[in-house]
Amino acid sequence: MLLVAEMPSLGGSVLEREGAAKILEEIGIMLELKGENPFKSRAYYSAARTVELIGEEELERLVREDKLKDVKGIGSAINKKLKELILTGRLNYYEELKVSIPKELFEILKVPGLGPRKVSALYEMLEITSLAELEYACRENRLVNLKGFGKKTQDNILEGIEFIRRYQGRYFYSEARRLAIILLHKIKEFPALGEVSLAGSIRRCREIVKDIDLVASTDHPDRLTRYFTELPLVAEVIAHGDTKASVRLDDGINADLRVVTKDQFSYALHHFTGSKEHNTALRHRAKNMGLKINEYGLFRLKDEELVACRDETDLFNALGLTYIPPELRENYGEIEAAEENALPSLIEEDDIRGIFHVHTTYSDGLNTLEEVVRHCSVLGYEYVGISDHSQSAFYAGGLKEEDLAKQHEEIEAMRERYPNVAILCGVESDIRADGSLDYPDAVLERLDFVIASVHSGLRMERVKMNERLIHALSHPAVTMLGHPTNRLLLGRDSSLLDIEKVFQAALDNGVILELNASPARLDLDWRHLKMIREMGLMVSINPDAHRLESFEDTRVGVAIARKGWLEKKDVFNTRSRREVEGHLKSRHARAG
DNA sequence: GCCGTTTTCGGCCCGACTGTTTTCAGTCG
Repeated sequence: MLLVAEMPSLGGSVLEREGAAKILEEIGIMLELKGENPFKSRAYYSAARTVELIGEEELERLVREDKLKDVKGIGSAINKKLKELILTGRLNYYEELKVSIPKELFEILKVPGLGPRKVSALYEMLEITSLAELEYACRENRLVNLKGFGKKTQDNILEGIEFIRRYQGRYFYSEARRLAIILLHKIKEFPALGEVSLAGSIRRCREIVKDIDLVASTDHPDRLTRYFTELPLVAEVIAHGDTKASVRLDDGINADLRVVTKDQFSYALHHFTGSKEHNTALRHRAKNMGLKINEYGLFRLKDEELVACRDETDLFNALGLTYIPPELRENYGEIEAAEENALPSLIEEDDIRGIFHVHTTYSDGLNTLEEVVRHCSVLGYEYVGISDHSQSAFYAGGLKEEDLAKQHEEIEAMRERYPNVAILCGVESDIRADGSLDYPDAVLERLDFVIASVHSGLRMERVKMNERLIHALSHPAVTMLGHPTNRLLLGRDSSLLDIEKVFQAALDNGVILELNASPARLDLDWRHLKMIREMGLMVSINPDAHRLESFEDTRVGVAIARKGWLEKKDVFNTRSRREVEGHLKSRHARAG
């Protein structure tokens, strides 16, 4: 059970910070979450309203004169608690309740349609304690078969979470990019437009972004900024000048448009793509070369003469560099590499030839095996690796041995009907707390591949987690390590582990590392990919798809792979069907 | 936990609505 840590002291008593009414209200909520007698929590709500009505000053007076107990709605118990609160500034009962309930549950209560009973049920049955965990559970269809829940509730919760996120100010890359592209297309409809491009963190494929940056060129900047601020999807204009406008979109995200002249475009695009660290390093370099760079151009220091650049390639070349793709512009060594013409030749979306890590209705996927296979066939994939959950993932309808056997049979039959797609029979096996896998060896060895993943006991201490993962990686049947750190973006930190040791164990055992492309995971982190590449490890970009639409997430995975300097050769599922089948067979020979 | 007595414990506001369930539970206002 999760316990909330001691609240950090913000100075002053809990009373000064929150007010008596707020505290009573919170007690009411916590009692409901704990499943107490509903009339008891109602008594606290009612007392909270009463206290709100009489006001803090009057409340203090009544307490000092011991007349509070005469107020209707305040009986002996609440009277006693308010006395303690007013006279000492704190309330033991409240502090104790708070410690027994994860504070994130209050966040979940903000989801429209979720009250204390349902939140409590989610906590009891699925151990959900945060919005991010709730969202993930919905995406994996965990709520569909939960008593009192269903598909519709799950969809509504997802909508509700999105609603809350809108106002939190940080967005998943995939969602922000989707909105940015809509905006981009709208701007392209401006009649006197020169050029326009995404810029900023979205262009750099950061996994989390705060806003949308766009750069455009035109001879009529004032008209373009006005056009931009008057677009129908703009909810609010934050700033509006002749060359720059900031707006908030209906979806809550902010968007900045910077407008320059046509001959300034390439410089501005580079400048507003960033990162700040990349730009700083580049300005430094320019200065050493007797040049100056800013959003308006590249100039010779001695006479302020412009160095003409038609595009970003010209700009980099003028600085003695090869073109640096936007994803790499983080001052992570890209400038040094570009100087030596040693930048990687980054993987492209079209390099992906097949997909691993797909769930079906056998466990918690939304689509049947046949729907998945047909979809892959339509997409032109050469192979698809089916991997439903294993038996101890009971929350996800994990497969018992006999279910696995049945699925194997169905796959055999389907292979005849879909000869153009290699249907690989696998499983996503839970890594148990001791590092063992979830089926007997004989069962695992019959499969074409095994993804080993941690799904529970995420907060294990570091040394144990290292041992757990390293032990799992040493199992000869393991083909891939699924979502290696278990982080959820905007919601859950990585498990504690020594990532280099885990990578080394994967290398020693010939295990492929998954780059889980689910937008909330993007696990592995791009910051680790460079190390992985240098170690000579192989990565597989897996959508972890629970529905057909999620196959699209593979693109996000490719974006992150690019950001992590990966080339086609570093990624397992860029290989042909024959190569992949060959690899899996050779693993098999080793296992058997 | 409060109230109001039937002075010691039983009742506590409720209707619309949704979604799940098939007669009801939970949320919202």
